[in-house]
Amino acid sequence: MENRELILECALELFSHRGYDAVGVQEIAEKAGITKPTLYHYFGNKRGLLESVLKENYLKLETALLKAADYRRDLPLTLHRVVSAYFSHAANHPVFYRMYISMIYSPPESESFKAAMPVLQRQLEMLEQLFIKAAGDHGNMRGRHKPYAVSLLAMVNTYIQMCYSNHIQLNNETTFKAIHQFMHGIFS
Amino acid sequence: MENRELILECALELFSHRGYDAVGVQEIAEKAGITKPTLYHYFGNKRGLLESVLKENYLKLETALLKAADYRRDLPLTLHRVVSAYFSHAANHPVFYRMYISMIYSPPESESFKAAMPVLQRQLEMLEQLFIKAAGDHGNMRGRHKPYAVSLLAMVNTYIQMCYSNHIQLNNETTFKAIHQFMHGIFS
DNA sequence: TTGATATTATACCACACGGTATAGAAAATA
DNA sequence: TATTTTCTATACCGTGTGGTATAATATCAA
Repeated sequence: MENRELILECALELFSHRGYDAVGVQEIAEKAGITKPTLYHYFGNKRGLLESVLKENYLKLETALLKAADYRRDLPLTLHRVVSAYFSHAANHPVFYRMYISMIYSPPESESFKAAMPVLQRQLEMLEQLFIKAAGDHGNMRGRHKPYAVSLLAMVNTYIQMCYSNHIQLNNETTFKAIHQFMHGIFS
Repeated sequence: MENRELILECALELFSHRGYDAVGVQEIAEKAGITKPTLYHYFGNKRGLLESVLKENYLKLETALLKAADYRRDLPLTLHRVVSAYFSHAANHPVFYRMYISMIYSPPESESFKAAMPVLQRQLEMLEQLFIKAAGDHGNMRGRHKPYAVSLLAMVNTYIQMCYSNHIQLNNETTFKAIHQFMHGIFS
């Protein structure tokens, strides 16, 4: 139980800094202080390790998102909670979120992208559900849930990326600004 | 002269679809119908090949950008030309631009990111120059050239990425909308 | 204690990796 | 024609890759 977590943690760090393809299984094992068979015992193969690293770290974010996306007929409030959930997770788990971002922007045939695809999809579906519910109160949004979900997610990741490049800070003011910008993009 | 271009073209395609680390020199040589020593004769090593692919494809974009960024005291017009230059290049050279995007979002210690960094920097400097000039006519922009350049570029790449995912189209209407959104973000 | 199961290390496999020494052609120069 | 330079192929190198067969050890239930 201890070694498994250790391997996950070391793999995350290495994948995040240098990328999945550039890191060998050997190196992960060495950094974790174990040997390859131990790693293969827990994760089957390298791809399985990547998927476990991604999924088990994403779960924490997803539970926060599900809580935040609870729609109570106040869209700006809900969006604020959702975006805040993203920003605080990105701020508290930068190593993970950097890896995730690099994965979803990877080439379409790469292992990284294929592994990240389902995670991305789950977020989109969740956001779509939110916008479908919101369309009940805002008729002019009806039928647009897909582009809304896509562009909200794109905006969130853009802001996070800019934060990681030290160009902005993910404080409350930024959150409001982002949502304002998003809403303005919708209703125009 | 023929083999060199052929290698560049094949490498671009493979890097764009599967990523730099996942593609071997052997495979590039096979696809180009030549052998490894030929490749190493022209590019020295794998990293040199990547840099050549990136730089020689970027040059076409840069000349278009330099022409577009010529500021004649009409910021909206200049921005429209710049964004249009980006969008049309992304539309006409999707294989290249996909590779470029995946590179700038790669992990910071990866070869891909390190190779893309200078190209990204050149674009930022060019855009900063534009905003510095524009600040002569729009006093309230003064001193903000850096965040403006960063966020314009981020927005452009976000739109391009959404186009590649078939969520939007990069037509004239989208261009105006993007600029409108950017200007609104600035003056608020 | 016994037996089964889960976990770990040693040692190894075939293979692909990036890269090169050597030398043969081809082309240009003298 | 002789010579030099550019370009290309054969064949190879050491190393590291993802992955595994085997067996020892630890854990735990009966």
